[in-house]
Amino acid sequence: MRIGELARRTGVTERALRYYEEQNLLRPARLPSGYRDYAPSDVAAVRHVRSLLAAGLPSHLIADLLPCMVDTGDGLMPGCRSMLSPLESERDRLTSAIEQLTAARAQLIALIDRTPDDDAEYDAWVAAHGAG
Amino acid sequence: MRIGELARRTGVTERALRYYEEQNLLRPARLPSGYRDYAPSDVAAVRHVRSLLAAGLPSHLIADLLPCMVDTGDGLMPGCRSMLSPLESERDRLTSAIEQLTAARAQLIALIDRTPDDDAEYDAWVAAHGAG
DNA sequence: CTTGACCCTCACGTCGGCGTGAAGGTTTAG
DNA sequence: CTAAACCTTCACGCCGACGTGAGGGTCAAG
Repeated sequence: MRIGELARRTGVTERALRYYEEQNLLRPARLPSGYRDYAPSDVAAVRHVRSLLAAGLPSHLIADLLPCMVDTGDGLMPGCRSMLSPLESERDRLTSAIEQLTAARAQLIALIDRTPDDDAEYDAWVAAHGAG
Repeated sequence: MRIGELARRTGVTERALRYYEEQNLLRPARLPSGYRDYAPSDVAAVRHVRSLLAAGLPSHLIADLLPCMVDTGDGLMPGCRSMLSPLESERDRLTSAIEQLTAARAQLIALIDRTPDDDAEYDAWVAAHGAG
């Protein structure tokens, strides 16, 4: 399969696919013409890469991780358990990122909620809080 | 107060404080020497800006928003209710960002959990799932 | 042969929130 | 007087995951 078809089948731009190769996330064969020749399994591989990228994993970590993943994507191969530690770091980084965003959103919601919708409400708000 | 003291009191670098002025997030007065002269209230203002930046609000939106905020930071002034719409957009953007991160983390956790800790566990895992 | 779809490799542009100098003026302490 | 600690503006560097051309090759159809 050439790059255009893979792009269509994954919804990823050709540029992104070339970028993934540059980052060693994909290693397509080459046709005599120099065209990239992707395997059918690369459709799944691309989805895999995308979900890990969406998790915020840096591409070099994904590159290290991919050869460790079994076909089903269910776990890591033996001899790759050294990857667990960086994975746990990323998990913790995600957790704190989520907490930060959640706190920020709560603050934003509070600001929105405390803003009156019209002048009548504003007058009531002033009466309750004092003149601004 | 000059920039160094404000930096110390807020934990924000001087460079960042100059950047905030460049982005119209702060408007310090100037001393005859040309030095920035910050008001005491700018300590709170900086914390405010930081929390909005942490929420992912673009600085130009914060710049529009700041003159709308009352001293207590509790709500928006009247005549600024047009800000509500972009704020709600940002809130929704935050919500979907949080959902994405949460889903990504769940996937990462699943990957970690399914990876056996030692060879014995791996043998059992192979027995249950078939050879990898 | 020509058109046109498809592909290639550079290589610079983008966004945001700063970091990091360079090159110099001002104020303060000794 | 000197040195240190401030301060100024100007302006390029950085990160990451691509976007966006430029300037070409490849290949099947008409």
